[in-house]
Amino acid sequence: MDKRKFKNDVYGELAKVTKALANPHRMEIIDLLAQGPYPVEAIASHTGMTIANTSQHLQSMKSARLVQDTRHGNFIHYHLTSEKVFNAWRSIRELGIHSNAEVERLMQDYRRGHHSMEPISTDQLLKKLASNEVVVLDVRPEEEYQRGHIHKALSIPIDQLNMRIHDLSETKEIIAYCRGPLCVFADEAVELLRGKGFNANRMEEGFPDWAAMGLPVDTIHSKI
Amino acid sequence: MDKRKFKNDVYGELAKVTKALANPHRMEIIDLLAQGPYPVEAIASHTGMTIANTSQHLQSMKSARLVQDTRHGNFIHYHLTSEKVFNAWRSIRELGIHSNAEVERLMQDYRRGHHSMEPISTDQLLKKLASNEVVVLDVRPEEEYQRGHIHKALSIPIDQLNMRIHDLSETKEIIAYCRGPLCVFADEAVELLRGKGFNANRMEEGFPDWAAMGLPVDTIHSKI
DNA sequence: TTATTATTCAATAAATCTATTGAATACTTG
DNA sequence: CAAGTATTCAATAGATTTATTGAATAATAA
Repeated sequence: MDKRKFKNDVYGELAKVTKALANPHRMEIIDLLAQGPYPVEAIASHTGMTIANTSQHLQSMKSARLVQDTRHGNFIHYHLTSEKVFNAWRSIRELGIHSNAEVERLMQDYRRGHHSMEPISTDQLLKKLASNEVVVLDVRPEEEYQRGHIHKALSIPIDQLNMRIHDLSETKEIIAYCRGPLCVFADEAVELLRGKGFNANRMEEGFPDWAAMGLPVDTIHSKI
Repeated sequence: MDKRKFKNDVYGELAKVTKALANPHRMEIIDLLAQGPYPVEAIASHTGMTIANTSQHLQSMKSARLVQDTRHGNFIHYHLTSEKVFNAWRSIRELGIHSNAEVERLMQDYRRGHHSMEPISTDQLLKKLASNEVVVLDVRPEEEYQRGHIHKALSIPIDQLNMRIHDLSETKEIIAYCRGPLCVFADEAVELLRGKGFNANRMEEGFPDWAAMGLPVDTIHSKI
């Protein structure tokens, strides 16, 4: 009866892949790499980890084939191995966000402290886009906007928003988006904009979700 | 900057959920519970674990809200909390089966030892069903068939197949299916049937996948 | 070549996970 | 109520995971 051995082996391998995903830091890394490739130092500073610790986590994800690396001169850039990795992370995130009371509470509490508005969905944004009465605002770093953004979106990275606020229409509704539902750039943008009297809200999902759903995307050829 | 705390908390909670999934035994339990509720003893005997160990794993899945329990007299039946749990497991399984070389090798090796045929997909079965030249064979336990099965499928549990083999047409193609791609009942059925000269193959996915895709399903009202 | 930069490795300690054992609990039946 | 059954709990030891530290690599620049 090597049926038992077969099952132990296969479920064992699948558990290894899942364990490589099952860590708060590594999940945050996946959310970042869903925007495109980044070198170790950038990943470390974004997640608030030390370089050595980040490297160690990247190594464990690499040996589980969740990520791959390519060298560019001195830098080693990491990227997700396939869109299947992002899809798996997405469905886990979905499970957590929409059926785990603790996660729901954390997210609502955080938003209540900032702008206390229900975010809109990709579907809702798609409808608003057709009406032309809305400005879609990408508040991620410029580099990520260039690699790909929602069709017709305007780019103002969150740390330039206060300076460049007069680029924005005061009459149209503004929908900000960023890296994903756990990214707070869009929340910060909404808080700032509403404080100045704009009619602003955030989209719940991020750019990678929009792209994964096959919705319209624009790209600016980047130097990297 | 409680932005960092927010992220640590949310990713931390999501990691807990994922860790509750990231174990070979617990994955096998999810595959079983995707067929419907089962008491602890049945889960233990199916997975070859001790009762105490099974109970401990079920408790950890329960506290991560992957499963829930309901008491029926002396027995406590466990079931998946929502179809989101199955979907998350499915997309991880997908990632493993289709982009992990080791898992691919294990599955091919196992099948080569049995019937050495590429399984057919749900799509392919759907097309064949229309032609009426195919018999769909459910080889799971009777109880699971009664809770729900592929439209028009015939039920012969794998351990009765040798006895009841004359119920089957020798001219039509026979497509066997079972609990999922990691379940071997259908492989055993194909091996037995081909040994007796039948034209048989297995469907890659299992009943829960078929149902999750919204494909046609029949149910027999069960006593439970 | 040497110095510099980005990343990885190795060693360690604390924390967590797992299987096993046997005792404890909770419900049902007589 | 007592006896029986199904499940959980508690304690333990071995294995695995994690963050930290400082040293080691590998490519580039001077």
